[in-house]
Amino acid sequence: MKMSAGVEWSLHCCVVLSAATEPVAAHQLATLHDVPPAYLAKQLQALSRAGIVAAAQGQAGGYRLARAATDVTVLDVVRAVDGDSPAFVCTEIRQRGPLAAAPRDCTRPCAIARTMARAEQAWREVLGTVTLADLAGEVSADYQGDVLAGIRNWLGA
Amino acid sequence: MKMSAGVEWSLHCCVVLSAATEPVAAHQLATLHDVPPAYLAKQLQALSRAGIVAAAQGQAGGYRLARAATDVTVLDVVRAVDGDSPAFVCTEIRQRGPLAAAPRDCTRPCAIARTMARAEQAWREVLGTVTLADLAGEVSADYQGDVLAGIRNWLGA
DNA sequence: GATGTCGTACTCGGATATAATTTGTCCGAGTGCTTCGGG
DNA sequence: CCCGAAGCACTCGGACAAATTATATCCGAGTACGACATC
Repeated sequence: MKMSAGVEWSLHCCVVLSAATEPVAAHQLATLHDVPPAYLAKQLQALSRAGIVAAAQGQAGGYRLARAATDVTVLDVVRAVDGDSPAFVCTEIRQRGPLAAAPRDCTRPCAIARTMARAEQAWREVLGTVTLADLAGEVSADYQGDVLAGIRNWLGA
Repeated sequence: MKMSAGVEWSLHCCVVLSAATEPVAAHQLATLHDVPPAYLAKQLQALSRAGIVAAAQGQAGGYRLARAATDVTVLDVVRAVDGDSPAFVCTEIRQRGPLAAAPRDCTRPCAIARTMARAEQAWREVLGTVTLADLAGEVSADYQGDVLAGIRNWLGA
């Protein structure tokens, strides 16, 4: 039950991209966050495939948000990077062993799977209500100076 | 973001134990569920360490619930088997790189970590409100015959 | 016949290999800017 | 001076290793029951 570390990196990158005005190259994001450039590139590719960020090639290319920061939720990023398969996978134990239940009696998921699904649903609902814009707003409120302006300035240099 | 398969086995075993009247040996639980006996033993040991089940050695020994089925939540079992460390671990990226935040400005978790913590809290609250007794009740309601009685009968034989 | 003792078979517990997933890295394909030559 | 094309440097994208974690297994320590010899 461990989430990929790339999720954290991706979310930070998305916040940075929401503040940027021009495309940002992957190696810039890696330097800014002090993480392995090649591995971060892998995560960004996943974000690109999911349609969260758009990639521009060539000189002065890089990544930018494909949608408005208010239209991308944290859940979108998590699913893109970490995969959208549920954490708990029911292997239908009830249909195995000497007291196996008949398949026709198993139209609904078992009680355990239902409980897990409810829990994951609650988890997703929280993440689905937080957008990148919300995160950026919280980051701005957390510190004294204008952090986002500082990032924009650093990206330009 | 994948939960250990042992969690599912452990929960099924706990439901069985809540229906049993005498200690149940690990190999019986493994046979009943058709899972590798040695690996299931590992999970049961974790449950024992967590104080969820009590082990009795010697002939006619085995495992039984250490507490009442109404006093053990699904969250307890998940934490015992899968570990109680949170899925998302903040590596404090904000304190790294050229624009690192000063440690004295980082008294609170960052916005991303806060969001993830809220989501995991919601997840835990759902699992914390479901007890083994609730699961057993749902299982009984799901099927026609008295499944728990059938399990008791099979365990006795 | 009652009782103490020994043996045995069964139990759990932790230390130990194997497989899968995550993490980390590299090089090739593609594209836009720059520069150089010609008109 | 303006225009065109070629070169080039920079970008992303997918294919390829290493480390960590989950999975699976084995054997040893401990205990309750049962049998047996003795009193």
